[in-house]
Amino acid sequence: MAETRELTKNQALVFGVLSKADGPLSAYSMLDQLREHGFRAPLQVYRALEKLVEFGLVHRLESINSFVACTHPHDHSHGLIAFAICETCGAVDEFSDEIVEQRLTGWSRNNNFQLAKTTIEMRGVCANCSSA
Amino acid sequence: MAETRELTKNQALVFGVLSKADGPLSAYSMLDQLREHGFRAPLQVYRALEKLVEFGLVHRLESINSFVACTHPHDHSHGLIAFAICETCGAVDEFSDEIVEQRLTGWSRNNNFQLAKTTIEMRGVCANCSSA
DNA sequence: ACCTATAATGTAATAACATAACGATCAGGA
DNA sequence: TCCTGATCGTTATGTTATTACATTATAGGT
Ligand SMILES: [Zn+2]
Ligand SMILES: [Zn+2]
Ligand SMILES: [Zn+2]
Ligand SMILES: [Zn+2]
Repeated sequence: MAETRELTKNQALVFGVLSKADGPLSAYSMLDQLREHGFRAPLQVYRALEKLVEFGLVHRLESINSFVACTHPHDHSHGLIAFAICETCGAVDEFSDEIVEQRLTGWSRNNNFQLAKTTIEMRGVCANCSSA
Repeated sequence: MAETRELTKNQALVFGVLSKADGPLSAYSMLDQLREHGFRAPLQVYRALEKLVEFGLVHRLESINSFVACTHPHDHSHGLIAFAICETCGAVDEFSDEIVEQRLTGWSRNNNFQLAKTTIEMRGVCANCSSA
């Protein structure tokens, strides 16, 4: 389906920065990169990010207060996603696991917990970094 | 084996506030509660929290920048823990799931990812709040 | 074209969360 | 006692995120 969406100027600028980056970025580092394009205030970044996250183009990494471009750009319909974040180089690996999702939704059902959003973030050292 | 540990004065004060609370607290709200006991600066809270987390008595909830007393006070040896956080009342339910842990450690092994720490946080509405 | 409603933007100020740096103090072991 | 490592107090600063309010662009209906 991969419905193409028209991004606004600010959204496109923020998404561009995030897409060119080789890892997650903080909102303020994006702001710094975008000052030459006229950005003046954090809100310009945060507002764009809010929409991009809503569109599924960007993910927020709660454990490191940063944002990363989705690595599955042609399938924005993903359900539960897990992230593996390298603490050495910053690389982020994004994956889904059906079993994990089943276990967590199962727990929620059993406990009458109305699940809205799940965060799974693993931190460690990636293959590249640990082989070096 | 629940080894008893001697907490310092500041650690005991912070742990006391967190234990009496019925949900997670931010470091700054703990600071406010502890001003009458002589606390003056955020670091006094953050330093105590750092140790309490290390001891396994307190958990940090990354997705809401808060801290919560462990609900399994007699077993600080837990491996992977998942949290269900009610966005209405703030209640936190802490649980472990062996299968989820196996899937995530399995992924890490398959991808040569040296896993150091995993965060699993579910946000939604708890049974109490959704029945009310 | 005109009106209107919604979404997006600009800007300043502030709130909320967290750490750096430095020196003082305390506790236990050689 | 002397040394060492952990804890503590304090100030300042760094980092992340939101509130508030005014303005401008966009899309539809008449
Ligand atoms: Zn994605
Ligand atoms: Zn790496
Ligand atoms: Zn626990
Ligand atoms: Zn609740």
